[in-house]
Amino acid sequence: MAGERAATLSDVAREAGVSLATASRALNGSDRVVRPELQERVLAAASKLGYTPNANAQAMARGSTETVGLLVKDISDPYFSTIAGGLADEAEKHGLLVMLCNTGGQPEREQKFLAALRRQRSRAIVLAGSDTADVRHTSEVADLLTSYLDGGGRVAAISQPRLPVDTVVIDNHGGAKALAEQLVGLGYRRAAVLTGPEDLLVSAERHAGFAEGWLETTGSEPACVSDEFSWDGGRRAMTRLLENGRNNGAEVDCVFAVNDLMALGALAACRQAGIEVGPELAVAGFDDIATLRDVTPGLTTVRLPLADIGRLALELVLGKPSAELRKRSVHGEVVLRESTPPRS
Amino acid sequence: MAGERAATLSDVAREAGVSLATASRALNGSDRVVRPELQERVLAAASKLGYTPNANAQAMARGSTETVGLLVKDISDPYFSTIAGGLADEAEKHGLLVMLCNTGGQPEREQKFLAALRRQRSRAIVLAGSDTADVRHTSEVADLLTSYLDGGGRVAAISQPRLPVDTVVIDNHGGAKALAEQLVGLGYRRAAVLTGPEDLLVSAERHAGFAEGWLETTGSEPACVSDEFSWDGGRRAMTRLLENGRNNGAEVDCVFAVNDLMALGALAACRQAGIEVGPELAVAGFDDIATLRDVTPGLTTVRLPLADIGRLALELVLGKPSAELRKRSVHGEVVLRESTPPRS
DNA sequence: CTGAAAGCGCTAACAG
DNA sequence: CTGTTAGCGCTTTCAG
Repeated sequence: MAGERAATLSDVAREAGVSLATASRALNGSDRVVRPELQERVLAAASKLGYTPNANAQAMARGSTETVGLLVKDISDPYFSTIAGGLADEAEKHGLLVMLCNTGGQPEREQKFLAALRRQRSRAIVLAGSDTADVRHTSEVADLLTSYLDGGGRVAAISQPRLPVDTVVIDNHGGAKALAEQLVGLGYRRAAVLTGPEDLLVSAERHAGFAEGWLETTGSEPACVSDEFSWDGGRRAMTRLLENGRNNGAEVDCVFAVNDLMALGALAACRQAGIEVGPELAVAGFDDIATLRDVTPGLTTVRLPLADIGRLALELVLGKPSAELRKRSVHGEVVLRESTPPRS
Repeated sequence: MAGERAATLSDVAREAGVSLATASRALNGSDRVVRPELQERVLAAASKLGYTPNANAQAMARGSTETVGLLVKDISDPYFSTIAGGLADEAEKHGLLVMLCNTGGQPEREQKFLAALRRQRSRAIVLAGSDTADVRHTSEVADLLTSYLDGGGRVAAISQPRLPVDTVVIDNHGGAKALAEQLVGLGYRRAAVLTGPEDLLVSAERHAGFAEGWLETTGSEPACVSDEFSWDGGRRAMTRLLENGRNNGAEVDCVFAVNDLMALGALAACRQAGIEVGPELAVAGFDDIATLRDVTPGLTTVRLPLADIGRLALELVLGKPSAELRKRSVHGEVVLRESTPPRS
């Protein structure tokens, strides 16, 4: 019946003819033990009344909640949704609920969410993908986090070494460098990098790693074109690259887009320009997004264990707090596919 | 300082030299108004003390929370993550937090999450993708939902007409039927459908719609192969289909996989079998997953406005409650690409 | 317009 | 083992 006030613990206690405390002890396993007979009576009363504990009241009384917050830039981006999937699975194992915060990359939203999570007294917060080099914003976030930490909250970040919290560090530099070396090994000699905005850390790290690897093995620097960190950005960057090449004759034989989505956009640009990726021009990405593993031509990329990263971040944030900041490194693995055939 | 107890509203009140009630009224806009002078003093005290309201306490006192629950089968699946993205954006506009529940398709988990959401006194719950025909589970879920609704909660589902709640109905049948008609118009005559498990409603509806369209236009029934509702399932189903065709000569010229992922698996199977999709065999999917829009060959599919569906579901669940069940229909749009060229 | 006081539902000492 | 009794932090009548 819609009119009935939900049953409370005291209703259950009354119905079972026991005290409030006993009812509480019987319904949740406290350290105290209740005589089996009473235990049973309480359980029966609870189910008869359709009793559901009120998590908010419990949170108040206990001083702690069962929720963790997850901040991502865009949950519809497979990169983040895969991380979220791993984290959600791990959370479920711990009996925790995940508060999903989609920041859309907007600093204000990010700060708003952080405040909300603090209000909710979330046990922990995991930050994924808001790693900008914007100093002002970074320091405001750091302040918010510090006060959250002081309040007993726990925080971990994924790949944002600038924040003073436990971090799952993704070896963007190393992965991109390894990729460069393998490409050189395949016979490529003139590379270009398609990057995102320069203040985006992931992008900058991957760019730097690739450039370093390329320089060390070939002695030359790869060219570079910047645009958005997205499919469109990749397409535009590649289009510009092709135009430049035509104008000044500085053609490249190999292109590294700093993520798979950009690489896909680059592929589209090539197709439109009538260039056959693979035989005519090599293209590689980064991330190894699952749904993209079967595009044609197969995209060479650096595989990141995204779901594990999500799990790891939660483990880190749930683990025993330690004085010093913890770092957990995760490495990518180069996956060679048809988009970068050995160069004959 | 890590040792300091977080400031409470009474701390603020004392600091500002006003009563608890006044502090409360000043800090949240209640209907009562406070004199500007006091208002200011309270605000100053709050910021001086670094006061953050305790959402759990507010929830208790007010009897309502600022969270909504979202149940999805698998957040790392782009279908669900896109819906989640739209819903999360809409939630942010309403100042609501989203509790993400990843059921993994497991009925027990689903029920556990539902119970948790009820405990949390979530304002509303949106169910996406657990539409199975399992009667026992469905009725248990229906019971849980009913008691949640009785407690004042709101529920909406995406495409699960069996549940007694407001629903965003996806026209799977109509979309698949329209696709069938277009394919016939393109000149195809012998079709096969790659379906998921028969107790999965989306799959069954798309299958039925396609079959109906095909039958009405050609007078013949499409063949059918069932497997998992996944990339692997699509690959396996297609492989089996090709083997059968070879054995009994009943070759098809056109294959409809009930979702894009299966279609992609089918593409892989074709490639492996040395069949060129497009010229030799047409393949179509359903959903129009964004990251897949640029695979080669371009996949013909039925585009679903996934993000809008998420938004719509939240609107529905937040809207004024009405006695009768509301349904909001969403239609797909056939998108023809290279995987189904006009047949000459 | 402001303050006092009564809860919201539950847990956790503290006594029996 | 069980019951009594304070709160947890905030909102909201109900009086001033």
